[in-house]
Amino acid sequence: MPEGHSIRRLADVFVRDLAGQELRAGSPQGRFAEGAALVDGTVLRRAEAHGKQMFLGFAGGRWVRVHLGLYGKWVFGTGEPPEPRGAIRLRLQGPGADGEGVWADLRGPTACEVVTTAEKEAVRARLGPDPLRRDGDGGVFAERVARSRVAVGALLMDQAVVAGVGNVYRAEALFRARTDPYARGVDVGHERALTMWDDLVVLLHDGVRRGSIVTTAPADRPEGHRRGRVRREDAHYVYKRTGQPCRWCGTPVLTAEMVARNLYWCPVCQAGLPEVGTLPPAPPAASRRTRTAATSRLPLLTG
DNA sequence: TTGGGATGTCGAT
DNA sequence: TCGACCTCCCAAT
Repeated sequence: MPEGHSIRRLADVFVRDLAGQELRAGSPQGRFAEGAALVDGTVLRRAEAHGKQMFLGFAGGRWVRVHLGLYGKWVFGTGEPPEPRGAIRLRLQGPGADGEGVWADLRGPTACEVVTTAEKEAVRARLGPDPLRRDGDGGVFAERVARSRVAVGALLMDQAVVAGVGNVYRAEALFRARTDPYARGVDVGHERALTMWDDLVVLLHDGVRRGSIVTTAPADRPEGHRRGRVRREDAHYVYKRTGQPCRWCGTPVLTAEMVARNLYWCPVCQAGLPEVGTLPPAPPAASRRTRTAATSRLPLLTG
C-alpha cells in the first residue's frame, strides 16, 4: 500500500542495496529513455522520501523523482535481471555488494522524471510536514489545520497539510482521535491537531516497521487473535469495514465519498470532537464500553 | 475466468 | 471533471 510508510521502506532499500554504486539506467518501455540516459553510468548517492514522493540522488546533482500513484511498483532482485515483461518504466542495475548484480524495476508510476536539486526542493516545499521525517514539524500541521474551514477529513488527504497520509491512515487516525471527519479544521483546533499528529507519527513508524498498516490495539482484536500475526480483517477500525460493527460500540460503520475517495467512520464514536486536554489520540485498549473518554489511553500497537 | 475497484496523483479538457 | 497510469487483489461467475 503506497502511503508514506511504503515509500520510506523503498527509500531504505535503495540506501541499503544500491547506494554507493555506479548504476546502469534504462527504460525498457521507452517512456523514460531520455531521463534514464541522464543518470546512466552515475553513482547513486542517496535515496530520500518525503510523503509519497521518493527522490533518488545521483552524482552530478541529478535526482530521479518518483511518485508511485495508486499502483506503481518497484521490484528488486539480485543476479541477472529477467527479460523485461510488460511495461517497465525504469530499470536500474548495479554490481551489488558482492558483485553478483542487483536490479530494481519500476512499473506504472504516476510520476518519474529527472530534476535538479532546486526542482526537488521546490517539490518538497509544496508538501506539508511528513510524520516520518526528523524535520517533520507537527506545529506546522496543527497550524494549517487550525486555520482552515475545510473538513478535517479532507485536510488529512491534502499533501500540503500533511505528507504521506493516504486514505487508510486518514480513516484510522480520525477514528483513533474520535473525531468527526466532517468537523472543520478550525473547530478541531491546534491542540487536538497536535495530538492527532503525534498519533500519526506512531502509526506511520509502526507501518514502516511492519511493512503494513495496522492501527488496532490488540485488545480491540477478537479474542484468540490478539497475539502473533495480525490478520487482515483485524488490522483496521473502520477502513473498508462498511456495515460491520464498530469495534468499540457495535454501531455499523458508515461510508461516504470525501475528496473523491471513500471515507469510513463510526457515526457514534466519531459524532463530534473529543474534549480538549483530556484528549488521547486513541481508543482505550480494553473494556471501552465501561470507560469514559477521559480515562482512555493510547493503544499499544504491539502484538 | 472475468471484471471491478483501489493505497494517488497528474495533465488535458 | 475525467481519463491515464496499466498493477494487484478479491469477489462474482
